[in-house]
Amino acid sequence: MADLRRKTGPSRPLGELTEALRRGERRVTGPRLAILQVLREHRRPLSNKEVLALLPQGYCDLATVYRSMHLLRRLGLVQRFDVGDGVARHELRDAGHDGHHHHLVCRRCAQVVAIDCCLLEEVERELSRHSGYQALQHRLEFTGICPDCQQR
Amino acid sequence: MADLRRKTGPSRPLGELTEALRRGERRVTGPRLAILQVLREHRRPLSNKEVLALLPQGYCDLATVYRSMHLLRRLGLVQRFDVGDGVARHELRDAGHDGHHHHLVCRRCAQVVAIDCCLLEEVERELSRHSGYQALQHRLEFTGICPDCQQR
DNA sequence: TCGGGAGTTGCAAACGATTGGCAGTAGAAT
DNA sequence: ATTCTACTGCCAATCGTTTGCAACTCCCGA
Repeated sequence: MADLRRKTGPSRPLGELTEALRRGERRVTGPRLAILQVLREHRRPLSNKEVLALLPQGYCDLATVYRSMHLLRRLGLVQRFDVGDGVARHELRDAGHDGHHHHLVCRRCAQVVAIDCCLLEEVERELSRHSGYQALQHRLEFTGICPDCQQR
Repeated sequence: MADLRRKTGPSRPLGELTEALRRGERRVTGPRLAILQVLREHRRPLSNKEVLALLPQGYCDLATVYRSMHLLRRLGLVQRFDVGDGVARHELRDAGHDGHHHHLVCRRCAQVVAIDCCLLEEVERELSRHSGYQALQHRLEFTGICPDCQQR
């Protein structure tokens, strides 16, 4: 099996991100740029509250973070993840990569390891053939106890 | 690849379920029995609201369904599923089977197909070796458009 | 069969994440 | 600079889920 750990690719330049906004007939605003900047600096799944906390003090409203994240997802700039705790998280997609990947999350400290390769494309094809379902997608997240936490 | 579709196994007899309750030093009450009965009759992931609606009119409180479902999960009688819409669903586990399986859900009508075999045990072993994480678990759900919905 | 105490329940209020309304603000095209 | 809208802040509403508390009931022992 290939190495499962993921080498994080280059972050898209901000210009390319704002370009995507314009293409979608959306405006490039202060809050959106700031949120993109936070996502560029922290390449791991962030909740909207975390994003807000990482922005300059009182910079924008939580509702704006939610709305921006919806937009960024529609434009394909971020990917959403659910770990099952009822909180949605988002991560910036890599340039030149469809961004699809999975995570291994520590159940104690929430440390995250990204998993590069997706092993389920073949499975999806088979599943589609057997079930008749089309346009298959999947969500897959692993949890475990990370090395640090094992020693406590 | 083996047939991915799942042949639903025999449902545990109610007696075995109440036995599990007693073993856990928990009481066999009316609401709990009724909830188990609903889960036995509908072998697919049900939200707590759906369970409540399937109970006799005004039979018990939604809070009781939530509390019972927590208990049943702790006792290992039900498995929890997340499709990503922010609503937890539960399904009764089969007898003599650890109950671990996945689903293929239609994004339009929410029809569910259960997938019997789990293909990720080998992946988990490799992942554990590479990452150092232990006690790995995973959550995996597929979505797609079911044959009926494709024709509309 | 009859208490009695611990586990359960119903009800309502509390909670946390997310969404919606609305009036004021600010991109960006002209 | 003007103007048209998209966007934002503020706040209330919504939704799934949890919790506090008093009343209730299951179940064991007498």
